Amino acid sequence: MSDATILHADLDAFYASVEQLLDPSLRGRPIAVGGGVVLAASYEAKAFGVRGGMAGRKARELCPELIFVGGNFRHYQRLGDAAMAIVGDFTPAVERISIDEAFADVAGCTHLFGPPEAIADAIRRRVRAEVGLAISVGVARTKHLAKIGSQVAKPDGMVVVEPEDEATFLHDLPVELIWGVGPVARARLAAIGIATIGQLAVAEPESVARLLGPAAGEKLTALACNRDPRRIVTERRAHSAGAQSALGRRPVAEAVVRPTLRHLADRVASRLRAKGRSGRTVTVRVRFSDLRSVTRSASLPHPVAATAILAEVAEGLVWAALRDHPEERTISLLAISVSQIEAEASALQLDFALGLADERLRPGARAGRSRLAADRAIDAIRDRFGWDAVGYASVALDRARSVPDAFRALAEKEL
DNA sequence: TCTGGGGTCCTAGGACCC
DNA sequence: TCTGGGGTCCTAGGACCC
Repeated sequence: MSDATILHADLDAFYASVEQLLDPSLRGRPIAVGGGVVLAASYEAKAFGVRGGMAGRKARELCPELIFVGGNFRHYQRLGDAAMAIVGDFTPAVERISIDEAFADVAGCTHLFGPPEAIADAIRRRVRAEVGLAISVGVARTKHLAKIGSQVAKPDGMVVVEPEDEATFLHDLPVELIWGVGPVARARLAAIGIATIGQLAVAEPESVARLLGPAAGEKLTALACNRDPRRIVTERRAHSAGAQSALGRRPVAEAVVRPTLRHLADRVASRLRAKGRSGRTVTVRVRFSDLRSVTRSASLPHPVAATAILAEVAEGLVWAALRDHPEERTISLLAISVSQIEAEASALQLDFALGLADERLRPGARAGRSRLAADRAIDAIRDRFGWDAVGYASVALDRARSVPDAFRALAEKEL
C-alpha cells in the first residue's frame, strides 16, 4: 500500500460558503463577508478578482454587484467544528490548523476504513451531507504535499499525490504555493530567475540562504527538494496571547490610550486567568495613521495575569514608544501581547501574576488583594452572564464600532 | 487606495557570563 | 591590560499564515 497517508482537509471559501448555506438567496451570487475589509469572498466574487484581506471599497470597484453580508460568527465556529469532528471520526491523529483546515494521518486506520483516498472521499461526502459545505482534500506522503494538494484541488476537489509522482507534481508549480513564501520572498526569488518549485529545487542553497536568510533558505530548499520532516502534532498550545484594536484616526491622548489599553489588557488577562496561565513578557504595538508601526516590550521579573498590572505595564510601554516619535500626532491601532507564558504556574507565581505579592517582595504592587478580588469577581460574573455583563465602563463607548468578540474568538488559539 | 484580529518564527545587535 | 570564543537572554523589527 502507498505510504501517502497524510490528509489536508480545507473548507472552501469558508465564511462565504456558510453565509450561502444559511441564506439560500445568496447562493450563486458574488458575496463578501465583512465590510471595511473582505474577510472572505465566495467563488462567484473571486471570479471578479475579489480576495480575502482586500479593502471593501476596492472589492466593490472590482465587482459592483458584490453583496456584503454581516457575518454569522457563531455559525462559523459551529460548522467548522462539525466538519473537523468528521475528520476526527476516522483518526485521532488530527492537527487542527485553524477554524477551517486540518491535517490528519490515517496510517493507523486504513484497516478500518480502507486506503487514504477512500477515507478522503468519505470525509468529503460526509461533510457535504451532514454539514452542507464543500471541503477539498489533498492526500500525500508529507504535510507539505498534502497541503499543496488541497490547494490545487479547490474548489470542491481531491488530489492524491502518489509517492512516485511527487517530483513531477511539484515541478511546475509557482514558489508561492510553498508554505512560508509570501510576496517578499516570491519577489526576491523572481529577481534571480526563480519562479517555480522545480527551479528552486535546483538552485544553489547558498544563494537562496543569502537571499532569504539561513533558516528560511534551508526550510524552503528542503521543501522544494521534497524533504519535509514535519509530523502531525495533535495538541499545540499557544506561546503568546494578545489583543488589538484598530482605532481609525485618533489623537495621541490619554483619553484614547488609557481606556483602549484597559480594554485590551482586560481581554488578554481574562483569557490567561481562565486557563490558569500567565506570562513574563509584555509587548505593545502602536500603529500610526500612516500604517507604520513600532513595538516596545519588557520582560518582567514575574509573570503577569492581572488586568490592572498588565494595563499599567502596557501603558508605560506605549508612552515610551510615543515619546520616541514626538512627530506622530495620531494613532490608528493599539495592541497588547503577553508571551513567555508559563507552562504551569505555581501558587507563588500565580500570586505574583495576579498582583497578590507581598509589598515587601514587590514594592509598588499597590492594593494587590483588591485587584485580585476585582479580577476574580469580574471573571465570575462573566462566567454566569457573559463577557459584556461587566467590565471597564470607559471602554463601552467604542464597543459598537469594534469587531464582534465572536469574530475575535474564531482566531484565538488554545492557551 | 489607506485592511481586522489572532498567531508563529526569524534576524540582528547588545548585554552579560564563563 | 588586551584578546578570543561560545552561550543565553533581551529587544525591535519584519515576513508570513489563517
